[in-house]
This record gives sequence, C-alpha cells and structure tokens, in this order.
Amino acid sequence: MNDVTPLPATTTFRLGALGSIVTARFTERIGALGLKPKDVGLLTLLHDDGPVSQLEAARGMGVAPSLMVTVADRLEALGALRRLRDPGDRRRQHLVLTEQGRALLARCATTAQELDAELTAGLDERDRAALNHALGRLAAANGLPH
Amino acid sequence: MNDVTPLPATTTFRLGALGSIVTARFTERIGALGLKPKDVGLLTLLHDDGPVSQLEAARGMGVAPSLMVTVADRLEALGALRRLRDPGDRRRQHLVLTEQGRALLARCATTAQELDAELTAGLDERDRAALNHALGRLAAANGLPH
DNA sequence: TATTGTTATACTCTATAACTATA
DNA sequence: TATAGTTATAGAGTATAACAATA
Repeated sequence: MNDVTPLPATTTFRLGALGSIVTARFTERIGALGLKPKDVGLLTLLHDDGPVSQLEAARGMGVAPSLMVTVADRLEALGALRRLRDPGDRRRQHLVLTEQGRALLARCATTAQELDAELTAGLDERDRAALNHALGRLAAANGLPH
Repeated sequence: MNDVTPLPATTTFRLGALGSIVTARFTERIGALGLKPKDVGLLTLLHDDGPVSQLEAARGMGVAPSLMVTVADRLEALGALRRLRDPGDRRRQHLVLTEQGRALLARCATTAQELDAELTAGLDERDRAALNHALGRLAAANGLPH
C-alpha cells in the first residue's frame, strides 16, 4: 500500500493529460462559433451570476482585468453580451448576457455533450456515471461552477 | 434523457477545468526540482521506451523537434540524461536516461501521489478507485502511457 | 488619492522556417 | 538530395505596468 505508483498511473497525471486533450478538442469545435475557451468561461459566469462588472468578472474567473477587456470585446462583437455603464458609478461597465449569448452558451453545452459521448464511448454506463460523479465532487471542492 | 446538460456539469468541462488546476499545482511543485511539465513527459518516455533519438522522442511526445532540443538541453544540464552520438549515423543523438534522471522521475511520481491524496481527500475509497479506474480506461483509449 | 477600465509592454510556451552537419 | 539536430523567428495566450476617466 506504500509502493510508488508509476507516474502515468496517478490521477494527477491522467487528469492533466486528459484535460489537455479534451480542452484541445473543445477549443477546436467552439472555434467554429468564433469562441475561445475564456469566452465560454465568461458566458458561463454571466449565466450563473447575472450581470457583473468587468472587474468582478475578472476576479470570478481568476484572470487579469486586462484580459477581461479582450474577452468582453470579442463577446460584444459577437452580440453575446452588452456593456452597460453603471449610472451610479460611471467607471463601471456591467456585462449583460444577451439572448444571442444564451444561445451561444447552449451550443457550447451541446458540443460538450457530444464530446462526452465520444470520449466515454469505450466505458460502460456504470463507469461513465461513476466518473462524472467523482469529477463533480472534485469540481465542487475546487470552486468550479455546478 | 435528452435534456441539455448544463455545460459545467459535463465531463468535458470538468476534465478540462480540473486538468488545468491539477497541472498548475504539479508544475509549481516540480519547479522546485528544476523541471517543467514537458521535461517530465520526456523522462517518462525515456523510462518506458528506453534510449531513443531526439526525433523519435519528439514524435512520441507529439511536439516539434525544435522543442525537443530545449527540453533535452535542460534535462542534460540537470544530469538527468546524456546525449550519445550514434556511431552508425552521426546525425543522430540518442537520449539516454541517467540514474539521476531515474531519481528525478521517482520524485515526480511521489509528488503526483501526494497531489492525488490532497485532491481526492474529499472522496471515499470507492469513488477514488472508480475515478482512477475510469481515467485509466480513457488514458489508454487516448494513447497515454500506462 | 483610489478605483475601473484600457492600452502598452513583456514573458512563456510552442510552432514553422532557415541553417548546419551528416548521409 | 534528404535527414537529424539546431537556431532564428513568429504567434498565441496571458500577465504586469502605465495611463485615462471617474470617484
């Protein structure tokens, strides 16, 4: 029970390597929608947490405020969100998800579901459920959205 | 059964996000050994597949040959591998793992095990085993080392 | 003076292209 | 001429620092 597990057999190694593979696939597909991974992160955050300022969004995603400018610019150009100047504090821009933004997020969810099916095609229903259950626990424990 | 799963609840999203988190942690810790993630990939490949040329190593890792130069340079400077000129074809450099390289790889494996324990501290033994079992299946299906 | 958003700049990772030496 | 390795260069992604508008 105290043996050294070979590195490739660790959860850390597998999670890292598989995460990288899956992210590359997802990135390629959402590229067809004009989206990059961080865009999807912001769409998800706005969907879950409602309108927030750019700075709040940056903090919520754990990225620099300067990066939020770029991401919001791209989503605004796609019509996925609007910037609304806060009347009470004109320094703040509230990021508001549009119908178009909601539709884009839904298409991302569908894409992810398709990738799930392809990825886990070799697993039986039991393993598939156990995998997503355990990942859900880890996700929650690490502050990821539900 | 045909509902749209919310994006954050998909295996794709969770695997990508958790992979990124875990990789960041692993990267930070192996940094103390003077190693970067790609270095660990090469150490693993050399451990599993024995001495190979730089080009073979690059192909095996799916990276550009020019990147292999950088990675091999760093590992050579650490004394983790040696470059041996092939006498039969003096263009080729065989990358040979040293004892020091084996020791470094073992320390990486220990580090990964520690991270595994921290990461899955909130899971019961059942879920932990189910998770690593399912990940192992996916890893094998995607050509990762065992 | 402090804060929000923005722009300018720099750093990391990695790929492609150009080059050297061998074949 | 073709190939292994190397060096030069470029692009993507993201951070830090400087700046402008507003508080």
